[in-house]
Amino acid sequence: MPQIKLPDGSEKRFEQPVTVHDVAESIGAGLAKAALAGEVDGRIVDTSHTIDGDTTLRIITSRDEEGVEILRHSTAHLMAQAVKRLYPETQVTIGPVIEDGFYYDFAREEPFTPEDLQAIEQEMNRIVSEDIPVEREVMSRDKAIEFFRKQGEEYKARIIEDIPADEELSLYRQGDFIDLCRGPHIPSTGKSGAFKLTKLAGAYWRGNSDNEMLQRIYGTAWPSKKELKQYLHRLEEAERRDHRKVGRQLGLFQFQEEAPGAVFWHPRGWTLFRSLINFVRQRQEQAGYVEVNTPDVMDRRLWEISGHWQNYREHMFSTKTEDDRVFALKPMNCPGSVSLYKQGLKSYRDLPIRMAEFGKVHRYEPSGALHGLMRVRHFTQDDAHIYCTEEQMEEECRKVIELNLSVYRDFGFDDVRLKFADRPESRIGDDSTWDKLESALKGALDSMGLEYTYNQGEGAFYGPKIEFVLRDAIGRDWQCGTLQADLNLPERFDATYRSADGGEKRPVMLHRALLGSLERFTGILLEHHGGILPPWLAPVQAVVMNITDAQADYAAEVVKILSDQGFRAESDLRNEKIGYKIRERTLEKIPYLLVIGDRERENRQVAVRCLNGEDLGAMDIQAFAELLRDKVSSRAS
RNA sequence: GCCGGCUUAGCUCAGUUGGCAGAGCAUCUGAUUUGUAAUCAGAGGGUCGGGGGUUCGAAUCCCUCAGCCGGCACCA
Repeated sequence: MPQIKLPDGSEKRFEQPVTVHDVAESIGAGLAKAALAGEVDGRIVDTSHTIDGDTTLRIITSRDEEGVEILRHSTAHLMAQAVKRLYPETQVTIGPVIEDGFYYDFAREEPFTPEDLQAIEQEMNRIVSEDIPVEREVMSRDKAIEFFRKQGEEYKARIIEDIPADEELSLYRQGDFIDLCRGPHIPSTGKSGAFKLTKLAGAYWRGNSDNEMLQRIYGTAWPSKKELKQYLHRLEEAERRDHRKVGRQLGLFQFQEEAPGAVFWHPRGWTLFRSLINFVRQRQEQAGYVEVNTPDVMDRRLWEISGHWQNYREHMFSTKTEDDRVFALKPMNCPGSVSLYKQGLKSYRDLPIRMAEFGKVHRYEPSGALHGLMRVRHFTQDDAHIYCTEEQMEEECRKVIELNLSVYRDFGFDDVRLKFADRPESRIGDDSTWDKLESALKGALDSMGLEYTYNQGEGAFYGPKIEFVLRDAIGRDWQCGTLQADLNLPERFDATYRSADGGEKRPVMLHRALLGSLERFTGILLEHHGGILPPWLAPVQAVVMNITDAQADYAAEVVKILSDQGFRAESDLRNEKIGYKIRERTLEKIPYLLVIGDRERENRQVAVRCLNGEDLGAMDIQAFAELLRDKVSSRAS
């Protein structure tokens, strides 16, 4: 006789085996209606699951995280059923839950159209109103393969063939539709929440670009209409922040057909870009780096030594000159850096050498990968290579991590996650070398008490790496910095140093990037701030605007005074009403608007209006300069 | 690179079954000299992404190339 313990500590005893649904009903009709699944002894099961022994049970509803997942998974099935009803020749494949929703991949000759999506959504609603029960069945593997083959579901059969032969499979049936699935699922289609099909895309069968392409339909699903609406609102918010849109509104940069994946920087955008470089440069100098610069175009020979020619030939821009030499635009800065290191003999006394370079690299990225500033073919890395002894390696790693984290904080990214990527399957170098490199990176992290997650097998082919992932204001993650330990390139380029005993030794090479691609980081900053850059980064910090022509000379003088103190100020002397100027400059996200009328001119003051509309009133020019200086030096928003 | 969609004035976008290319903002000219998110009036502005085809006639239908957008794959 089952004795069932509930989360609140109470226990219920039943005279015969009961289902999760029965237990929920015994607690209350409302709960029974809301129940989507149950957790029995830590395992999530359907509400139809029968309990015949003593257990603990938690009823899962859409208010539980697991409940929402089940809802989304069941919505994927709902969609597949609708698709099969409308387009019976379609084959189903897989339909997993993803963040905020789900997708389902279909195989079908004819492409789905956006109009089809509407029809599918309608059919889904119809199935919901039919309130079809969702039933679980168990089948042997071989029987299941036969079952799906007979239905013409070749893909499903192939998926099942990969499952061990002795395993029993669960199938879920809802009316005319049946799908292989681990489950659990909602008890009936009527219990679906609010959903919407969002986009149509191609996706390779089994995620491999050698395979045929399937059609993927994405959707989102939520317990209530209200939550669905909130989600759609969140998408709109992200769209508002889109750096491509913001960049156009603020006049920062442009793209052009003739140079796909290349940025045309406008004066204001380039000012921002320079601010980033200058800030990183200053912080690096303080941290003991030297800065260098190496050629953009170098002979193919150098890329053969580094191994890039063999590995990335088709992603490199190259050119043949009149005299039949083949040159390549640099896709990486390291070969140039090692070349500098190799100039002259190095002693152990010279190490560590921290060599930074704001190098512009060129990579022929696949056309489909290009995306605004986030993925371009020509970008500037705030790159550095640190040459040190094996003994110095761990300490140098610590210093890099410290510098990176502190710079991220200065840019307003306090939530930084670290990932440790260890040796990949295909790699060069022996295991003892990898042991050394991995333990140095890990040792640095551990000794600093930092938490990190593992990215197993995701290291570069020549060495393990630490990745710095920044979380932005609306919760998205961006991988920016990296730190890689490398003994391969020094070997390939035969870089050496004289050790204390006079012998010749191999230096360790640490590759590190701080913000990564400065183009991309500009995009991230714009989206993080929604275009409202803090005064220290704003390309124009203040615009001085006159009420009438009578104050034009004074306005120009104010701009001069501020510029002389290193501020980025402009004037707006157009013959327009003050409200019009304020509106325009506000849309350009200028942090401070300085309004000048006769009163201000006579008192040698400025009337200060903040971007958020706050009026700070009239103040002396110097008082405003101090205010702005404080904001800039504290990097306040 | 692959799948799907899109490309009309500087920007945002209308444009019916194939039948004279439009609006708002911006620009220019004039008036207005204005106090915290759009002053008024007038004018100019287009190879409808490029090329090819169907048709009496193409922004509209077909083919092709490019770019962009959403995914997939890729990201040293």
